[in-house]
Amino acid sequence: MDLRHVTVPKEMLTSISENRRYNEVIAGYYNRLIGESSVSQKKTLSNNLESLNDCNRLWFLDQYSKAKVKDFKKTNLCKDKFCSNCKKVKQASRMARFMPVIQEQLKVHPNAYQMVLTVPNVPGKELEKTIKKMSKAYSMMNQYLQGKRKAKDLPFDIGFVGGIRTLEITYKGDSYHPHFHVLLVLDKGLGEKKYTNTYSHDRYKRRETRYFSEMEIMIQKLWKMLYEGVRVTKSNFDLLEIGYSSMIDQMNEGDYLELFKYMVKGETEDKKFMSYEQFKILIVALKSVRQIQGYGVFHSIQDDDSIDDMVDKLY
DNA sequence: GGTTATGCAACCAAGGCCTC
DNA sequence: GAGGCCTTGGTTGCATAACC
Repeated sequence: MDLRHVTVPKEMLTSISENRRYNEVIAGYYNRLIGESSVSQKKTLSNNLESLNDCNRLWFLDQYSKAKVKDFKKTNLCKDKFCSNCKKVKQASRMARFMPVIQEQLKVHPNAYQMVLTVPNVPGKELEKTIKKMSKAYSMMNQYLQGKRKAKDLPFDIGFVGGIRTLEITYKGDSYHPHFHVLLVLDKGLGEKKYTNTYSHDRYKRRETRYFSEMEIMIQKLWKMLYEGVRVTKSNFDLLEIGYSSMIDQMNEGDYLELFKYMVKGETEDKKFMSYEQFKILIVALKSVRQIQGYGVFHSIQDDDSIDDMVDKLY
């Protein structure tokens, strides 16, 4: 698969005034939260607010009056996880960093899959705990997929070469849906999709719209067991009728944008703007949470914040 | 009692956060 | 923005609990 042309569309970065309006609402939320916070939190939040307010406001230009040319040098970015400007620039930056490595690997290991791991929706007060549980469970799962941890009579050998895990949270009202998107590069295919289960049906449960491979069904169960802290043994595995909704599909070009996109959108699943209550839940639950993590051959690819190069190219 | 799975600590690196 | 500190998370190996 030639991925050289897979980039973030320039249009995504151009709606600056729209981003500013969005950020004004977020700034209002920060202001309100500062008023409700302790003295120690106030300072941090105030710094965040100041950076957010200045984001993309200063443009550094070289001006050549005679030639009537203004040469863009750089802009200032706040890197706040809720900032509309920075979310998009960071997405572009991550793609620039990871895509060349992914492409190199795909030349040798052509099996690229996108795995989505979900857990049941949780109320806001449980989101922080849920994200921690998911991280711990994925850490364990990764050991099984890499063959570093084994469960007797349960072959999870998928020919793992490398993976990139990203966290995304969608939400509606007080219902939060954290899930992982994982790029898997494997040495072998995952077999025919010929099985059905509860997750195969369409939303009206009239017909089966999705088939699963044997490995997907095994992953669904493994994921549920690890998340719920059930001992991973063949007998427990067999007792489990169904796991959590998870799927592994061939990675298509368009899926890379999805993989590298931001942790939270500014709007809810029913297309409403993030409320103050939702903002409060998310800012607490996502504090110091890693959005992206590489494994195997993708381990140690730095997701640094030196995004100026990307900004230079795109502006 | 032997085997297998898990928990945990130690170490290290990545990434978030804070200060200047 | 740079640099340093702090927190989180991956890895490894060993002790122990659980299982058969």
